[in-house]
Amino acid sequence: MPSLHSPKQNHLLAAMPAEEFNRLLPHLELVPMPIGEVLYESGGRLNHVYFPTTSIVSLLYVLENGASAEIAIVGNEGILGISIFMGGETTPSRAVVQSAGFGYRLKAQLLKREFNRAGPVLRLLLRYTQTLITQMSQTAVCNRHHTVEQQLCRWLLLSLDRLPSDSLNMTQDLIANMLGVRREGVTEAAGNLQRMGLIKYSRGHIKVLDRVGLESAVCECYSVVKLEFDRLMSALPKADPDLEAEPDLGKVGFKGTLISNGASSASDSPADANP
Amino acid sequence: MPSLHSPKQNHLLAAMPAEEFNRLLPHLELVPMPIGEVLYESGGRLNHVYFPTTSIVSLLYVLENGASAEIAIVGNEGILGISIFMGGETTPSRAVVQSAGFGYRLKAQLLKREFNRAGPVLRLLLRYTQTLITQMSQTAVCNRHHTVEQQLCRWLLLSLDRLPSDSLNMTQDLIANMLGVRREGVTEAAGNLQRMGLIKYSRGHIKVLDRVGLESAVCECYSVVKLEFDRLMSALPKADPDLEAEPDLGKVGFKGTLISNGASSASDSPADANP
DNA sequence: GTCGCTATGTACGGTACCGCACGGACAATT
DNA sequence: AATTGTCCGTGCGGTACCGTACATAGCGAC
Repeated sequence: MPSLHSPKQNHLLAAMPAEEFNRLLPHLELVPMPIGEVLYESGGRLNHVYFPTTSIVSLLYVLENGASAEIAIVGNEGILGISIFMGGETTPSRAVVQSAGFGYRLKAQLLKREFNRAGPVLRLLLRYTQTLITQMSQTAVCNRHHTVEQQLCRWLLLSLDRLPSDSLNMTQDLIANMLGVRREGVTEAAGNLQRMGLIKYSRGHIKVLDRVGLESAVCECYSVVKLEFDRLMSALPKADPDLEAEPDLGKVGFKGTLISNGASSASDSPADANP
Repeated sequence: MPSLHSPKQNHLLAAMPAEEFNRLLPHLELVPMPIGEVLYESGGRLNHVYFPTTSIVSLLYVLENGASAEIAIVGNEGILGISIFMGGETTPSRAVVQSAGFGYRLKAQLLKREFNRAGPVLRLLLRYTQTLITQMSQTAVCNRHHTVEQQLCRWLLLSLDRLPSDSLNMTQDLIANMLGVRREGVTEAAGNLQRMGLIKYSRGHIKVLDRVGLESAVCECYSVVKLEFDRLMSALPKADPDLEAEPDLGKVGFKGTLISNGASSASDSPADANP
């Protein structure tokens, strides 16, 4: 073991083919990511992309009047700063560290060079970006149709999947900002979950007691995001005939073990479309 | 004039460098897109990408219980089927024609070949994808914080920007599905707008009478999406030093003329929240 | 015409969430 | 021990939207 920290703790970095990984390795810089740190501001220029290892970062969209909502959660499965390789340089979103930890960063310019090669690194990143799009879209629907309690469950599970332990440090006030609701709404929802014995919390410290219970209280949005992530980021079944041999991406997975089918309904498939 | 229809009516196609455009041209197939047609189903495999010219398509996320919400609108400024080049093959969203018209389609395989070249076509498409991400994210926040009436204005303006005329055919019931609210809610909101003299409608036909008035009734989400689109899709200021000379993308614009700054003052916004 | 269908209007109770206010519980500081 | 600040609980009126039900109005088919 070389050290306590390793870039391979980030699943995207770990999934890169050895050659590409080694090319990037000397430029990866380990940085601490304290809670509340703003990786980038809405519209601000990005100088680095970040690969979290032990931290979690929220993508927030902030309205003019200060109201906000989290539209995606990124942890050690992902990357921050996709607009670097998407071509836009900036985005209207704000990235805030939600759970303190570490991560590796890379100068934006180096990633653009990878973009230009259009090799497996880009393909991996674009594929990840699609999982992010799924997360954003599902968040939009969830905001429209589901209760605060359901959304709190979703948020807890998504955060938990990106952490090594079963507890997280987060005040209800901050969670309210993430979900775009009142703090009192979170108090009530969290109180319910605690009364049900699913979680335990006090003064900014939340511990999950019954993960299975949480998964049965959450809305479908959680499993849709999770399953779509797994589908996209698992080893590709076969090389596309049009592309040169696809490098086996290995498996880029969450920690979480989704109970086989959260809600025991007839149509197991999360995306069942009625004809 | 060669014909009534031209691929250049789609702004993305029009923005491609001549060489790339000519390579794709023989494979572009003009197709009618009748209202209600499902371009692809959630999770279904995509065989083509679509470039709308005179039609508008909605990206819908559908929940298990049938409830749905539109997370993006795509018209002649865009493309449908981004998961083809993002690498995922499918998405959990459904694409439905919202306003009848025409479009060009292209076999998925051909676009993947472009992906592999990683040339200006891919860069253009990825940049467009980022505008789509903005639209999705803003929709998520809008769903959380703004009233049905504001969202209806947003929806009308976004749709209008993609149509040649100032009227559209759409029942309140369908709009309700898009916004993810009850039909009655749309009836009430639309009634208000009509009473204000902003629109006129009857039996599925909506005519916008006062576009400026609409823009002062809409939430900020509309202009955020629009301005970000303009920023990303206008001619690139300068070639990135790291890339070979960037092809001038021309201008890929909406039709709409956004009043210089929709809300006259900062705190004009009707959605007030505490700081 | 009149029948039937679709689109729109209206009404009414229920509820989830909001904005606000205040009180108590805990932790760190002095 | 007292103070201060943060975090959480609770109550109360207000409102935007929901679910349901039913009434009207346009419009085509026959």
